Amino acid sequence: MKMTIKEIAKLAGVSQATVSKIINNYEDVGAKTKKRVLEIMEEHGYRPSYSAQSLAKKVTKVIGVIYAGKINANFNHPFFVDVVSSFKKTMGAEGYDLLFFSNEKFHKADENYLARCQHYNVDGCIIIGGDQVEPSVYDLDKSDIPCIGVDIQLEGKTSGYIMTDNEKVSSLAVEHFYLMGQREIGFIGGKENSLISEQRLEGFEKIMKTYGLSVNQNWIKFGDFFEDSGYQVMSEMLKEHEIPKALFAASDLMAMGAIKAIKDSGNSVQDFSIIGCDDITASRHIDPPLTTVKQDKEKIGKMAAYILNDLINKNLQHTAVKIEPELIVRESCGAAKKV
Amino acid sequence: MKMTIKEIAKLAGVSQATVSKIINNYEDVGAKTKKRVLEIMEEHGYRPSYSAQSLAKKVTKVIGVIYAGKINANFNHPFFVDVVSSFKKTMGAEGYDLLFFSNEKFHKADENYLARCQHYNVDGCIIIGGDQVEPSVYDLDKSDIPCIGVDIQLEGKTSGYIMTDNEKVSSLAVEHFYLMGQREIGFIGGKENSLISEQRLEGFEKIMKTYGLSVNQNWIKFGDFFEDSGYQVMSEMLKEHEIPKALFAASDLMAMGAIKAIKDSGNSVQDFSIIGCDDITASRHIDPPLTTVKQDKEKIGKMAAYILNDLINKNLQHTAVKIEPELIVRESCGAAKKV
DNA sequence: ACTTTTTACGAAACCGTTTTCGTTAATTAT
DNA sequence: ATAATTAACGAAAACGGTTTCGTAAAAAGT
Repeated sequence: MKMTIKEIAKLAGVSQATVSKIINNYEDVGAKTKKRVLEIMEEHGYRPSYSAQSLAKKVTKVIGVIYAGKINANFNHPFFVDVVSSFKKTMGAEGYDLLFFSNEKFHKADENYLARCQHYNVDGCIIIGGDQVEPSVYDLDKSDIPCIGVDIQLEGKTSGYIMTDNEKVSSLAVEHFYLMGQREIGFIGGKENSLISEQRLEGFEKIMKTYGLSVNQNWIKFGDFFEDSGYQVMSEMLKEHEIPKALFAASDLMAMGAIKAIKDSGNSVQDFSIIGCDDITASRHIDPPLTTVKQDKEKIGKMAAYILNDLINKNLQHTAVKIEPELIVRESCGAAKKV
Repeated sequence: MKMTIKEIAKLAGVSQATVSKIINNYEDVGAKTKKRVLEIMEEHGYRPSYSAQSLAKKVTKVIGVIYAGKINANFNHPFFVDVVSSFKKTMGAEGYDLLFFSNEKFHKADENYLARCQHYNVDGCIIIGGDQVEPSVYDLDKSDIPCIGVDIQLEGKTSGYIMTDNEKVSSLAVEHFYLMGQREIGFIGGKENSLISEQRLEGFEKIMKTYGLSVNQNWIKFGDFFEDSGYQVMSEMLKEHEIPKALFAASDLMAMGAIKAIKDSGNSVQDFSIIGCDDITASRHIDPPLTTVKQDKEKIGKMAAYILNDLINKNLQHTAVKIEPELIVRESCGAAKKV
């Protein structure tokens, strides 16, 4: 049933070479021969074997997708889902399919990403950052396989990375608080050791200083970007003596958790100002609609694809790009409104 | 830099065959030789080429992932994201990686899924159903490649499918309405030609009859499972003479859209009873928290993986399994509450 | 000490393509 | 009519592995 190039060749009365040339659009094959062979291929539903092709050529037209770190273990964080969706669309248009590496440890304990990429001989890969990034990711970075990092700083010669301007993210949030009259501002970060969390914290402290606001260390807490952690952290804060009236959470999910904690504690969410980050679709629908600092997920995915493409085609050396965030004002800064 | 088996063999002073046997855990190789070769492999970071391996063996350890139809074009519908996430986890534990086919048309217009699967020689594939499923999907179904369908009815000898019991879904919703005193019940389906939408409508009409309720055809509308369509459809309904007081939407996203439409129209959402379907994470956080019929996404993904595995290992013939839905009561049936 | 069995290994064919380079036949130039 | 060019095709060596089968040496049996 499964035809090989050899059989097609025999059927058509030509050599393998000729069939192969037809497949690959070589010039030196006659029009009638080409037509005849194509018909035979069509008739038998022949498709060249990918394995054989990528063994012979050195190109696979496959991009490896790596979710590094714990956050992404399930690759279902809304932010990254949208980024990868956009990435996939753009790469798809270039003829690439995406290979998602399962991060379950199986087989050998020493299995690492570089090995997997070499094994599959992917043309390039995208690495989605997170907290607790496995060190083996950096072996990949150092290799000659083109890599594009999202929210992770890659430094290899054939790598690049892209992320939102995270200091700006915090600036936008704090600025808004300030203009709304808030002065007692807290911060909920993601995992303490994650890059973007650090950058946002740094930006936070910097902008607070700029506005002459003092940062209360008791109001700086860390979650893990997911909702439960926001709930967790906020619940604790609510038990303290001093409670911040305004809160910037490093993800919408955590902001949502915090809001829930406020409600559950019997407080009125109206008395608080909350700003989230990401602008996931849900944030528009929650109660109250969440004011948030939007990351342009669509653009990040698309740019990641463009850069990776250039990296693969050697049109580009190591590049880092930052994407502008944008403040989306909704209704979760109610306390300020009342002022 | 990139080592081949031949070079390893030379370095170790053995034949290729021996090295290959070591890689594949053959019995007939001496202990010291094995040790020596393994060390050399380790030292040079050697990894067998995937292409060469899967050309020689006939197995790829890769599963194709196909998002059929329009709904999933961006593979970012929260329901399917969670299903696939769970699927990935389970398959990953079995040593499979996932290949996501880009659904952008590129290259040849006649490119179809079967061709892609044959091309990559995947061990099996998962097909995520939707509306407007491309006919080429059924060629794949008919082939001898093991397929598991989610929300799509596959009939091939080496296929199976899994979905929530959709008639039960509607029953749960209508039952709840009934118990809450609602009698004027409307239905918002997904795309009219999608399987699950049809099944839910069928279940809806059946259960309405059971309860002796008449279904008003003006209250049966169709969207596309996404939020905007829910908004759209609800807005129109609100302009009509008769307006249903209770509404079952075939997806949480559409329910959210409908709620927004109600609010925007100046009506009080308290005057309506809304039930959604899926139980995506956002539904817990919206205003009001959405009562919904939950699909067990985790279980569906896991079962899909199990079935596919059995299909691949020929431990199973064609199978269809239905998963029980569950009603999650929250606060979006407020009108009933007031009764 | 001699046969039989077992152990450890290698030669070589094969998996299904691509690609280089050479060759012949047809075409064009002179 | 002859030489030079071009067009169309094929032989065969790669690509990097796996696997069958044969064989020499070592171990075991007698």
